[in-house]
Amino acid sequence: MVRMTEQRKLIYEILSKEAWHPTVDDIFLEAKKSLPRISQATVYRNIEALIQDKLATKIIGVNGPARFEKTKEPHAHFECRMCGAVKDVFIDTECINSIMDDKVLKQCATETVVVKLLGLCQSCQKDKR
Amino acid sequence: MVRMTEQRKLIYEILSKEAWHPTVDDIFLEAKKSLPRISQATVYRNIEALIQDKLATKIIGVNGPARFEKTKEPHAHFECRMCGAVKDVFIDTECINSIMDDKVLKQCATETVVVKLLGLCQSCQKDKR
DNA sequence: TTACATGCAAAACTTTTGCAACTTA
DNA sequence: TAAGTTGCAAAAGTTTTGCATGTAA
Repeated sequence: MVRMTEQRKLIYEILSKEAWHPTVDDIFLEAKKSLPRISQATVYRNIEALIQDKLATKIIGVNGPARFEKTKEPHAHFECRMCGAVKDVFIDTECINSIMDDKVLKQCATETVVVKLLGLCQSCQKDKR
Repeated sequence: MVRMTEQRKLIYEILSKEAWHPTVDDIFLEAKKSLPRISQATVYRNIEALIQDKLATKIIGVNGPARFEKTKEPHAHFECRMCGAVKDVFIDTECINSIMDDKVLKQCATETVVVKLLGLCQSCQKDKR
């Protein structure tokens, strides 16, 4: 049976903050403020458990450590190829539906469609000049 | 000035094989057959150089080490959530174009749209039973 | 009470880097 | 010859795991 520990509750709360796509280390550092003795391993294990329960989602990325978010309605992610920052982008769901309807796809047992946008964020565009 | 070394040529050839999305280790083991003294570091460095030249592309994935492929026309990838196998999927490019046309996206400086499909490959579907 | 969860430390896995020797142009 | 490249080994970065202890149900 799955237990609701202090740690699990806290990690889920941290994950639930809007507009942030933390790494395990981000969550760990944030969690330490409330539970100073928490360990990285606990964060890894709880994130894994939350993903199994579909409460959390791993955001696939090009570089660096994995990022996570609270599971919510389907959306895309913009990732900056310089600094790695991630931003939610709510594209027309019609796009995703039309991909799912694709004949070729129906042959595979596709469960999820991930749409990812890569480019330079505004801050990195400035730095480049 | 960039040099065409034996190693770089070989790595590009290995990458060019159709329908395979090798990891650095896959490429390393394959390359060793021709150049037994080649090192993993050389593979990493050449893959990086090929990516800079847009001859190779890194395939973003959920788990495990990075996978790569020769750069070709835009397409999507199916990834098995059990075994990690990757398969090319040529979806209607209209989908990708319509995503690129999205108003929200034009605000970000989106350079690339990545479409990724997740599910269970046929082999893993069988194993599950 | 007991099965699951935690903290710690070690290990495993993936990628990057410093440097002396080597090779391409 | 000179600058880019290699192989090796060490280091850095990320994730997983074993185990004794702690704790929720």
